[in-house]
Amino acid sequence: MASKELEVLEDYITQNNLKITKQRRTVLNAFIECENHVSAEELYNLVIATEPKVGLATVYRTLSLLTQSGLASELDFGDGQKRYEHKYMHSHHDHMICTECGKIIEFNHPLIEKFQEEVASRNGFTITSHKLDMFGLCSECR
Amino acid sequence: MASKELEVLEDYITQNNLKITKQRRTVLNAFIECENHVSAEELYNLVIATEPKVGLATVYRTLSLLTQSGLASELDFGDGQKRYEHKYMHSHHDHMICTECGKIIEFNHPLIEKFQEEVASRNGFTITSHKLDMFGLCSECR
DNA sequence: GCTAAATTGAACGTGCATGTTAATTGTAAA
DNA sequence: TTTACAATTAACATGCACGTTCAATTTAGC
Repeated sequence: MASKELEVLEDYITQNNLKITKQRRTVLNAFIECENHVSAEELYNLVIATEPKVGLATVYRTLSLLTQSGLASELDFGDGQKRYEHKYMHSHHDHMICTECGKIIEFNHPLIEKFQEEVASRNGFTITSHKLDMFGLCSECR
Repeated sequence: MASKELEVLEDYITQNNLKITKQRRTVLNAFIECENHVSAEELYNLVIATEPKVGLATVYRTLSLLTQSGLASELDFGDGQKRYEHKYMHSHHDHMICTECGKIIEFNHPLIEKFQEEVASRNGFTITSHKLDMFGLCSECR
């Protein structure tokens, strides 16, 4: 249930100074929900089923974003249209960001994840993604 | 009602050779009265309900002032607009954001904080601040 | 009250994303 | 090779959140 894909997309987006928008989220969700080997046309039809005002070009642009961020890979079966499939799920990680030198350390702590789930369920909340950033000084800048 | 926040603001203002104005007071009051995570646009609507002639730019400017003086902190949940929450006399907490209705639940889990420190020190990292946002569905939107 | 300096609202500017439309590409049929 | 047509992308104008500019107004300190 936990879609780590959103985290990966947001990581890529923020890392490139882009913006997270409703449309991009919608396209991502549609992409996640449908099985592999989707064409842009098909994905577009799925998207406008829930968000009728999304343009076809935006679907193409977002698919390109997904490919760049490593979430999707382009396939060409030679039938005249590109198809897209899910890439193997990225392992989730959080960040330590050194405010002095900008160094980023990735980490993952199972217990932190576990207690996140705990506090969420205690509030009747279902987590689909999360983001944990810690700011401070790395060993070299201390 | 002389709130402590007003004192803090006026302290900051006089200390920086700025000036106390009716608009700034109005924005501050509107901010104090709404106890949730408010966007500039929302705050603007609250302000013009009592003072119709206040401009949107002034709200932006005052929000920036509030942030600098330590009364508010900026939040970015990646939905394309900044949000602001009270900081003065409020202890640290993290957020659960419902991606469906926008509801925000604040929480704090001591063990999560503890394990953050643990993983940091294991990497020779000194934490000065951190941010944990969990996205998903609240109990009503599930 | 007077004056210098800060602040204001309105208009405009910025930077990015978007939807529409038109142009370009690729490919299969003629 | 040319034609026809669908898939893809480029071009453009617009939308949006946020910030800046500037003449006019308001403030603090004398």
